Amino acid sequence: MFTLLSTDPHKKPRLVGELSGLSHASVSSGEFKYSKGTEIFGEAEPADYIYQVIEGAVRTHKLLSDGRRQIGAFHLPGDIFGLDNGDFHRFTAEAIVDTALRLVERRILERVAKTDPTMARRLLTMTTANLQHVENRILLLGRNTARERVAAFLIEMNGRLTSAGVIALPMNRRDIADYLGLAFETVSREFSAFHRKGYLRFLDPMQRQIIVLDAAGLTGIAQQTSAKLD
Amino acid sequence: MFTLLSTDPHKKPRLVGELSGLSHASVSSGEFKYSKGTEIFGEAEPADYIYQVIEGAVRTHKLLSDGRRQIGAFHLPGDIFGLDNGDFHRFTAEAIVDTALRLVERRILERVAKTDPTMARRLLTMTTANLQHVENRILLLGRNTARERVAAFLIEMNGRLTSAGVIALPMNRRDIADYLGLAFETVSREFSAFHRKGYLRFLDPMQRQIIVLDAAGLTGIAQQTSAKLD
DNA sequence: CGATGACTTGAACGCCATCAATCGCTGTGG
DNA sequence: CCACAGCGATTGATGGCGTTCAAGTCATCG
Repeated sequence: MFTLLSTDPHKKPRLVGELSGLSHASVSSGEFKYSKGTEIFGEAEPADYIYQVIEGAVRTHKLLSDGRRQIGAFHLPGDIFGLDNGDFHRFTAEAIVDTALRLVERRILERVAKTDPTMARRLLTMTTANLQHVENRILLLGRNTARERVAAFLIEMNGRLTSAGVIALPMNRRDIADYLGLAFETVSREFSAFHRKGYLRFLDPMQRQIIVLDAAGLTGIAQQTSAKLD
Repeated sequence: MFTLLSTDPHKKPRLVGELSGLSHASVSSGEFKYSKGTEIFGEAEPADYIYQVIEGAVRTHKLLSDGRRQIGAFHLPGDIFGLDNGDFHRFTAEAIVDTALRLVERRILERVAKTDPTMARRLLTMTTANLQHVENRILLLGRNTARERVAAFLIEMNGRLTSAGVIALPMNRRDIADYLGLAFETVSREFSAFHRKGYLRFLDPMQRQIIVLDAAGLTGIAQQTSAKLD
């Protein structure tokens, strides 16, 4: 559902170190903390590092000149991002909450990949997984209704960040809206509608802790293509 | 703007053969013709070949169960597609007009890439170029108005298939609409509006031969991110 | 405890989709 | 050769989905 390693499709890599697991070279890496709201890198900045989320959550986005924002992806613990290949980032990345990241120098990966086909294949696999996710979002943004988008979002998050059956959303309604191409009020209304229908239960007053009571119901609403979602 | 080789960023590869240009293995390939409207491959079918357009035009799409369609890309002479990596295609591909394609077996490319880092890098570069294009479309589909989308489409096509200053669109209004996430009537209305404003001239009654009279005007409308379009 | 931010809910507007009619071109068969 | 069917495109009329504007609640924090 957005797992970035597909040599091992059911498990996220636990460490960037696994990236180079099969190579002989060791890949230097360091861990850094970013507090809530801080920028990790900006659009069009040189892409010197790639990142893995240790703890917390990251959003990437593009802006239009008048302030309209499109969020490209949410990155959760285990996810690798910033592999924008090409020498410049194509999104701005920010910490949604206090976040710990592991950084790896990109030029080192590239140097390894230059001689090690296995590493090269891993980079390709990760890029391909990204591409696949983004292609599905094209269909979502181009052709799905607001209700379908929100249902798809809940299903995605149910698969990605559930623990003990509870989705604990790190992002606010505006982030979700900008991810789905909607107004935040619309996201709120659809959440309420799903709640009224009995598909969801909210655990906290701010309604970010969510239990999906009827995943099948949501899946039915989130019209999808014949091919599988991930 | 969607050129698939970026070791040589300003030129499309003229032949798939160039794909293996730096490898020692020769890559077998064959040329095939597809008449207007025929399917080249279907979504979720095994991806046994990759393709290069010799002549004509190809569209790829996904469908929702109720018939809503999203076109993923248009492929024009020189473009390589079907590099869906992953063993199955994620879109259906069809010939828009009578089309000639060159085919290359994917497993051969993969075998070469397994030992040849240069080939591996080329595959990665092509995939990355795809990713970049798709990421820009996410912003377009998520946050741009109908007018902005149509302007962006015209600019894209002006860059990709102009000859002698004339855009000769191979696709109909419905294809354009399904590419931009709009109704075809909306596309038609925006074309008319740009014509009325003096941005466009139409050369034929079906209005598929178009001259862009004011590219700057269109660019101004097609709100874009701070980073460059391609 | 007042201020700020996140979220929900209501009301009204507007962009774009939908429905519908018309026109011109293309191709086919009598 | 022409009539006619069918497709592609434009244009008009209408309506609806989602945005925008606005108010109000609740939680958090200085």
